[in-house]
Amino acid sequence: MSHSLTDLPDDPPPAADSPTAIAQWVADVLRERIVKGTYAPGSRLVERRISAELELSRTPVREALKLLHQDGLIEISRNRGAQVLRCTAEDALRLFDVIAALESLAAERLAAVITPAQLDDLEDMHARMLTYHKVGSHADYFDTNSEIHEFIVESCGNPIVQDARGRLMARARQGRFMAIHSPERLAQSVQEHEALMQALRARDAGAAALVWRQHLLHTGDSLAAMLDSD
Amino acid sequence: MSHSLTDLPDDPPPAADSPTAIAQWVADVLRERIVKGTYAPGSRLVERRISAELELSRTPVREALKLLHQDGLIEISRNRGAQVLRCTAEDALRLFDVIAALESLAAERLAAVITPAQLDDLEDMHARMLTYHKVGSHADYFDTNSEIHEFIVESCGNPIVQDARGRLMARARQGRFMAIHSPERLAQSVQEHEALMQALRARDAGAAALVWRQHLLHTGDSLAAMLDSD
DNA sequence: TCAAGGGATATGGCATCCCATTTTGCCCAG
DNA sequence: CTGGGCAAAATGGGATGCCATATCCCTTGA
Repeated sequence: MSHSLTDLPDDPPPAADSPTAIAQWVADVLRERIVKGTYAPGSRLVERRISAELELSRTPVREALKLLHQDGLIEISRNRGAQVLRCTAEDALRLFDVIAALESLAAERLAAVITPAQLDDLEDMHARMLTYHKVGSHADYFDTNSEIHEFIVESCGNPIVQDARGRLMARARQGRFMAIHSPERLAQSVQEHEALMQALRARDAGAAALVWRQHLLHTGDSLAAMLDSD
Repeated sequence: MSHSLTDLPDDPPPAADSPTAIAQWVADVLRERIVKGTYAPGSRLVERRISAELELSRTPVREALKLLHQDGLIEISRNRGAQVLRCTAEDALRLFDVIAALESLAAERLAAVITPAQLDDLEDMHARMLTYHKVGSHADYFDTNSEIHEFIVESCGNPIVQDARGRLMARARQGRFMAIHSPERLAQSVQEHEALMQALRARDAGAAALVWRQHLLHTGDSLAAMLDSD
């Protein structure tokens, strides 16, 4: 087992102030561990073991596992426990084919309704991202990058897009942090972000949709290539 | 209460041959009732009541309610039970904005890889649909229509599209069967189906994507108008 | 008559027990 | 040494009990 009882829940048990909060919290803990690789793909998540470690009963753990299953992160088989699914290169391509469609829709809709304030926020994030890129501060670059993507999906006016995209991204994040691409891909990515900003400034919904879809398809290709090279 | 113990589960309890089958079955029963309107929007689904009626314990019912919640069909609040959410016109627009993006993607991908056999299947369904339309057999028309949409999403080569689309459609179906549109809309819809067939015959992915997206956006508009007129 | 307070009831969340099935490991026969 | 079979342990699923809290109704006082 890869973690002792000492690195326990990090957070204290989150006092059940809201309904189903415990199961949600358990799901978050497990999701984090899956994403960070603490639970390797293929490893088995046993209800009784987790409930003992987190010092609660099996019921919320069961619910959490069900949640993770619906998110596509694990497979649950009877008497064999939950197993972390591996995200293959092919999975990444399929995932980003859909994510591209969703985020493209978000960009398209946002371009049509974007407010000056929202544009300012985006300009700010965009500028920060460019700086981090120049400086070579990868972690900050990726954070800001994610921030921009999240912002677009949040601001597009359709929460359903955000919800669907969130679930898909959880699966994609599994394993690597979608980190470090090649310098060329990085440069291309920055360029695509710049193109989106131009489309948004011009309120050109069609262009925004096109640019952003290509950006995400490229991201998918890049991630798939990375997963393949393992 | 709108149903007695005599119109029980319709199906016999589904023998737990596969794992989690019971919860899944309960979810199916409840979903059907929500879609058919047996449970009106706003009505409360009480764990204990349902478990008593279906003659099983609260556990699978509870899981089923969680599933329905993740599908966006119900809201669960502590001590207030699960309540069926109402699908408003605005919801329909948002839903179909996303569904349009997904099915458009499916059509685009399918056009690129469609086999002669698949095209034959589609031609067959399409012809049947046209016949039903001419004859005015609405139920058959809608069935075949759904069949075509399902087929496209299934055959596009990306199961993630199918999954995401399925969840969204469950919410859209809530209430009316998405039934009866105006004659003009019906004619337009048929025309759009015909346009898709042409694009698929030509293996023109771009045209297929465009046509199909418009078709679904129109469907969303139509449904929203219907919901609004209530 | 109406409003406010209190208690009974309803309800979902968590813990725990039991069961069916699968997995695992061991022992013995060949 | 190997393979098969059997028993014990492991494991998830379902059932049930208890608890905290929200809801609802009835009572009571102004």
